[in-house]
Amino acid sequence: MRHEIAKHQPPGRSAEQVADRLHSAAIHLLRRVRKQDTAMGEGPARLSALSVLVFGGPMSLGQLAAAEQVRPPTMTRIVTGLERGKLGERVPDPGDARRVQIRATAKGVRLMQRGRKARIEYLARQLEQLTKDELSTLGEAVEVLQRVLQSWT
Amino acid sequence: MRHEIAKHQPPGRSAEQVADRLHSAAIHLLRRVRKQDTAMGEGPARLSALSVLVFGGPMSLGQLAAAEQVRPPTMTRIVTGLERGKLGERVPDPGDARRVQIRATAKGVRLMQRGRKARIEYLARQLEQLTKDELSTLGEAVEVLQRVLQSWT
DNA sequence: ATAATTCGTTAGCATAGCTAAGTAAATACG
DNA sequence: CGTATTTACTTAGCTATGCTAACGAATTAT
Repeated sequence: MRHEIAKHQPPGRSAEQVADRLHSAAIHLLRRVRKQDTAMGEGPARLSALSVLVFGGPMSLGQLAAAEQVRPPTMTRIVTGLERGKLGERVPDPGDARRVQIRATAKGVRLMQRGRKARIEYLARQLEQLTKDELSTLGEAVEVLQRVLQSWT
Repeated sequence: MRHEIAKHQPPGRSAEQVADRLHSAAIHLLRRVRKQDTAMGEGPARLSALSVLVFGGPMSLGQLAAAEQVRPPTMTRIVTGLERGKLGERVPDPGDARRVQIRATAKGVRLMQRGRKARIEYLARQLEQLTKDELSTLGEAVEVLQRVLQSWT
């Protein structure tokens, strides 16, 4: 990760500097949060997919892959893992026999909520060190980020 | 990742909401940036470690593992990968034969800079869609994040 | 009816994370 | 001084995630 590079300029506000630091911060943030994830017995990819299913409702494997920005074979394995843990299940699509609908089981919903709770609380505990203003800044920034991620190609 | 949950409340500014969205955004951000990484023939773990070496100077394998928040066996393999690609090298520690100093090669430095450039420019290109204010918000937020990550346990 | 496309899976590869167990060197202690 | 402990890294082996290529089955288009 690291940074440096340009100590000239006031703070670092060019798109490149922000990009660099954002990248670094994202990697380190996730490395830490991942420990919470794996402490629950499921990896981040499964929890993320499960989360999509729980909040977005059942969908085809392909849609889920697209939502998670991974290739279909990768999602096939993630779903297989979810099934093995009884967290999700494949159900045949009535209208199109090529498709497979994926949905979260009740157990999956519970685990996701618990996992989310652990993960989020862990992160939130760290964020509570911040002042109201800092948190507010972070909140706005995340919204900005979400928009960028949505419009992304 | 998803969100929802609390549509009550103004935007989402509680520590928990920010934490949740931040987590989601970080995952999706990195999934995209990773494509740039792998387009260079090296995975993100190697590039990240290489970056630490380039900007932080040579250090022992253990220190590198600590800096990257991974276990020593994991770092052993990352370093082995770097050596295979002639991007880094192990040199014996003069004072303590148990230790191994790791350093970036000239090729490693060049690749890291090029990779960083690609990665950052890719991200920066997306951020350039933003208004000056939004970018500024993001910049401040990243600084806040960096502080949180530093003081993290 | 046949051809082309779409959807998911299988097979096979690479990266990256972990724990447990082993080796070698340095340090502590009696 | 010699043994015992601790420290640093490696090896072995497992799991999880990512990919592309190639395939089978179902749907859609010609």
